[in-house]
Amino acid sequence: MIYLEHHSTIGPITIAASELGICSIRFLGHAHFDVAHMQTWQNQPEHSLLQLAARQLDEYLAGQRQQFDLPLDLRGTPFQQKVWQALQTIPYGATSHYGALAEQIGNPKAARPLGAANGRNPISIVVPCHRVIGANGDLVGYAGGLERKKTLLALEARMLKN
Amino acid sequence: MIYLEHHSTIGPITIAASELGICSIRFLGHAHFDVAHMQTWQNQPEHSLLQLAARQLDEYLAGQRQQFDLPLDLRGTPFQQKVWQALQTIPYGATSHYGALAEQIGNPKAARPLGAANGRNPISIVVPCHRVIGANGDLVGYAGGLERKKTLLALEARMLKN
DNA sequence: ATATTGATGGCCGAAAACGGCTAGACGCTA
DNA sequence: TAGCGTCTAGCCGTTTTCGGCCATCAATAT
Repeated sequence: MIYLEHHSTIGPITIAASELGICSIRFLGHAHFDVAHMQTWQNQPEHSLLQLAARQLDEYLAGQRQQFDLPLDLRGTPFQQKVWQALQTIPYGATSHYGALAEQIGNPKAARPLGAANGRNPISIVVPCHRVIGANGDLVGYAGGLERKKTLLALEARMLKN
Repeated sequence: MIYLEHHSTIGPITIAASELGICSIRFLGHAHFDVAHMQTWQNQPEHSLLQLAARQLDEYLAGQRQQFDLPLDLRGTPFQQKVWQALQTIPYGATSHYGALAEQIGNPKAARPLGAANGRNPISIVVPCHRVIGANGDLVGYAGGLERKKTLLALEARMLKN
């Protein structure tokens, strides 16, 4: 596992990858992430895939990119896999809510577990867990901090309008 | 679910059954058994199967019976089912230990979970969980109280000797 | 040397606890 | 009435906790 630290406009981001693709994109102080795990990782700021990811993130944050083109290596339980797949079907600038997604993946009553899986999404932004909000419109939660969730949604809304 | 209270030589015993067979044989104050569950049961002291079970228990306690002939309705997880089946292969007067049984059912490293399943055995005496002791010879535990476990093992040993 | 004790770490099913939820019921305000 | 908080009760994957264990090692006691 290799990684790099990237200083973005919304703060430091750690990007990590395996041979198969990007495994992790997380903010500083990201919830559910134990920094100790990084002990075994290797810092490779020159690695091309990592740099590519960083570049695409910058473009996204600048409003100049609406979808990503990166190999992903998503690791999780079968349920989590389903959830993360479903997340990737929400279009740029759109939102969905927990119950709706739960229904979409065939577990209509699992809105709450889905929230949990959402929180464990290892690849922020690229897998757009920020596009899921409460049934009543509340932002509810974000592993990278609600403030960032709000920022991302505002960015996408603003870009769509133009 | 029907039941009866039986006063045996080793204290009060509750015997319960479904249409399929005996479901439960437990002592007073039996561990892992919430008396509240009995609220929905019906007391039928005249029921023939329950009386038959009580009679066989008395014979066993008098040293005049070495195996039981009763329909059983064992309810539990797949793992527990396996364990309870295995218990019934331990002969009268013999003992085994947790690790050995675990190996016997194909989960060699599950000695501890097996102990737990053992403790949840719903049909005391008939399903002879009392014949399982620690690898070092300690009695370790018994949902009906260690004292009774000792009594039962002593009884069986005594009868075998004659 | 040979038994006992006690502490330790690893084992793995079951049961309990924990949420990035939600619909419904209620009381409240404008 | 519509709208907006609060509260409640269900929901169900995941995570955590918990043992009726056991082999090992070290420290004592025969």
